[in-house]
Amino acid sequence: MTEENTEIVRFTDLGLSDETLKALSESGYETPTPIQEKSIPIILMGRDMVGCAQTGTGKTAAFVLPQIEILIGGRTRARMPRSLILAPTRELAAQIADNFGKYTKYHSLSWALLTGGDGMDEQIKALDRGVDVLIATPGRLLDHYERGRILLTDVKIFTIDECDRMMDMGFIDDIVKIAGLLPQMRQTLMFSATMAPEIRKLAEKFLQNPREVSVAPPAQTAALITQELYYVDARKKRELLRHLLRSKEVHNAYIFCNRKRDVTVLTDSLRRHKFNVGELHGDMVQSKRYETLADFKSGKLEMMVCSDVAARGLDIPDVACVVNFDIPFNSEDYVHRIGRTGRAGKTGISISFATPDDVKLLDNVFTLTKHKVEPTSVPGLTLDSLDAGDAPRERSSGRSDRGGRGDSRGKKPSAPPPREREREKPSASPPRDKTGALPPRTYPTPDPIPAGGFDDDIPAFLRR
DNA sequence: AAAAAAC
Repeated sequence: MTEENTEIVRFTDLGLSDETLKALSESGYETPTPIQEKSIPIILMGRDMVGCAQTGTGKTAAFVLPQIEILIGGRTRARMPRSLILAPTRELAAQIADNFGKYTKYHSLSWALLTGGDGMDEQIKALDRGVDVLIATPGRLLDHYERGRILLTDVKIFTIDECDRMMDMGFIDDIVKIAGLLPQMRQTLMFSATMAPEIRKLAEKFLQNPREVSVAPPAQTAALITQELYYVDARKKRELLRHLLRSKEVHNAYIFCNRKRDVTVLTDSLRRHKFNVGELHGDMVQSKRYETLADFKSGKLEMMVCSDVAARGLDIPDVACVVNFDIPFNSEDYVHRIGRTGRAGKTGISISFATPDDVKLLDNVFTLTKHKVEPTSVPGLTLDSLDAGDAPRERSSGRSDRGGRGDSRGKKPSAPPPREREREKPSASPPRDKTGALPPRTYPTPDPIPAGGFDDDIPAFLRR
């Protein structure tokens, strides 16, 4: 960290070109983050580097900026890129490409985004024209290579982003294969959120005499993120979620599910209950994935229900809340998921739902984070009082004009005609202010929860 | 147990 430094380092001190500095200041950046301050000089020297840093630390610019300076010295050749950047997911690759576009505004460097799900034609055209930088996911890159569309013999800089994630996703064979297609004489940069032994082994294999740079995560889980845990019957999760989203006036949230199918089910359910929500998972058409992400970033969508495709690396500022609708199978994903909030010094809240089946998973999470989260019991909340049903019944429709559930509870409700309900569209999202924050949402106040406390529905493992 | 990533 840099807090001991009395001297403030600026981008102008780091040996970047005037054109890059201009693009940077137009983007509103003047002072480098710690990872940028440390990495940029090393990369400019031509050294190999291992960077241990999470997203939110400014890691992308840390490897993009110095690369620009190195690459402007050479010239573009058709089908022979001089830099290759690998990322684990399509959205992440696209994010890196955005950075390149932004920072090369006053340089004439070209780049191509080679990811799956998008059409081949445009990518092939770009390759034929000649690009300086390839930003790719492994599968599509190898696809192009095997079809003879690219030569990798002129690659001078090889960047592997989110290396630990790549390993988790089983990309190791692809990475080894791709590295084998590159010249031995090159500069290799590797970035990873953790420095697990297998990452070190990979670094030893691919890097020569690397410098190691590591920065603290932007927010330690305990410090800025308030973690809440609810024990809930699996069938009541949706109802509890709606209750919490309304009572906490959550206006900006990721909601993670373990399964793609459940992402869709939950999204549909929340939509029927008039939450302004989108979905994101790997079975969707790529254009829709990008669209949802853009809408969530701009604030057009208030919430995004997603699979772990969105758990890591997506740089969306100021998300107030992360919901673990399911406890992730891999406890490291818990840390990554809730790391979507509490960023850049802001506070955030994470809400996790656990069923009796999740005891083991939860235990793994506590062990990893070295922090045990005590379950929250909603005062007076009876799980029985929550509605397991999915279709909006008397509560959701009655709520908007009556303000309370009144005496409808316990009886079979007299629901309004379904047509009428479907016609009601979620109100347009209010615009964000300069900080990206949304004004408080105007959902009706939640129904009062009848007194009674947890009773029969309490999971057996909670009853001591 | 799931998800992600190539056609």
